Amino acid sequence: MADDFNTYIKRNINLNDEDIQLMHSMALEKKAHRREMLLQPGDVCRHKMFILSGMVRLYRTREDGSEHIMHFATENEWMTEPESLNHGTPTAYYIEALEDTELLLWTKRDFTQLSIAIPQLKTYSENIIAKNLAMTRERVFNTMSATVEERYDDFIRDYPDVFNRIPLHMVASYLGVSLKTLTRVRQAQVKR
Amino acid sequence: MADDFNTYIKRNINLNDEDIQLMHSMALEKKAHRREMLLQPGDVCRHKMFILSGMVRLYRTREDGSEHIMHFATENEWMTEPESLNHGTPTAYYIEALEDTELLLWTKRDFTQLSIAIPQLKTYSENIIAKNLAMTRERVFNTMSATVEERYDDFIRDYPDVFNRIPLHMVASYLGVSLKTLTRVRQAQVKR
DNA sequence: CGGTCTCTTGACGGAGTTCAAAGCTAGTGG
DNA sequence: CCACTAGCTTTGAACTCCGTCAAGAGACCG
Repeated sequence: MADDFNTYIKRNINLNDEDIQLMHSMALEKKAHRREMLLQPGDVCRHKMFILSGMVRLYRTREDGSEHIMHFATENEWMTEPESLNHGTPTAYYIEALEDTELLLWTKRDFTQLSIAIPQLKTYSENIIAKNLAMTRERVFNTMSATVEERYDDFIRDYPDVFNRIPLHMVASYLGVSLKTLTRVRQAQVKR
Repeated sequence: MADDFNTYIKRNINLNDEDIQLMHSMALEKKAHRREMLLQPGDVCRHKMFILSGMVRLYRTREDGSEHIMHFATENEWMTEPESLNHGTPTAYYIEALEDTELLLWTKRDFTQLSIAIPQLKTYSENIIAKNLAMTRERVFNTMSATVEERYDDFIRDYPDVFNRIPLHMVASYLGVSLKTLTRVRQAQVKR
């Protein structure tokens, strides 16, 4: 498990064993069971999280209770709510474990410390956020310009591993359509 | 004009006059006329841009020619296409001046140099991207859960200055609806 | 003063939503 | 290990909102 983190880091940033060791030593290990909430509206997000195993989702709700999923993250991916983390302000989001999940956590403070010792880390974390921004913009663009069917196909193509591990109503929630509509698209495809 | 930048920087990051001077000295000044393209699909984005005066938009098109606006930026705001800038890959976006616009430009390389001399800059630029991500997520959420009318009202409330400087068809493009629908919403409000 | 840009309007059709019901599956506790 | 329940998925009917197409009027610029 700790080895997964080593492997991951080596593939993505050029760090020596000593630096990795340092990073790991500053992290808090956490196990979250399926359905456990890691963040809720009103909380302040205190950590950057790295997922060793399992899966989490980032979502928001409306007053009527409807859920709208912003992001999924699985093994070897990062998750946080940067707005709340950076400013220490209450978040509007939930982060929920969708499976039993193992995580490494760093507080903002510890991560800043690490970034001083390991300067590449700063650039790396900026790149992660930039990638998230690019993804989210891509998503806005798709939502505005593509049909539900295209977006559904794209989702399966781009995130097959996520798709196979979540119920359809979450796919619908991510795509921004009703479950009914998603079923309709699926049925139309079966008949072809 | 150069003073605007000084004022802006002092309000937003804690830099001394010397650092500001340094930043400014590394920048390239540019004037873009209305409708000038600062970035086009296939280009590699080479700069972080700071807007001294005027206004730009970031948008994408589909094969059918339809335009979908991701972002507007006005005086004292930053604009770039981080995905292309960071990786040196061709962009899918346009950046266009909507008015005659004065800009300061830094190449990735120069900005990195600056960040070494002025460490706060790194954190600051990460915060800007994080803010953009938060905005874009907010927008995904709104698109999925709010009515066109609510989104229109939100837009006017949140970006009155942008709203007053662009034609309605761009508002529609930003909101992800047809001009027809936007007009319909506006008429319904007039009659109230 | 001609042309481009901007905004509105009407008719029509299609895609997505809500509400409601029901079958199927998988996990859990006794 | 079986029975039961909760969660997942599909389906149908009725309706509503939004998009496309097409036309026209007003405003602004050169």
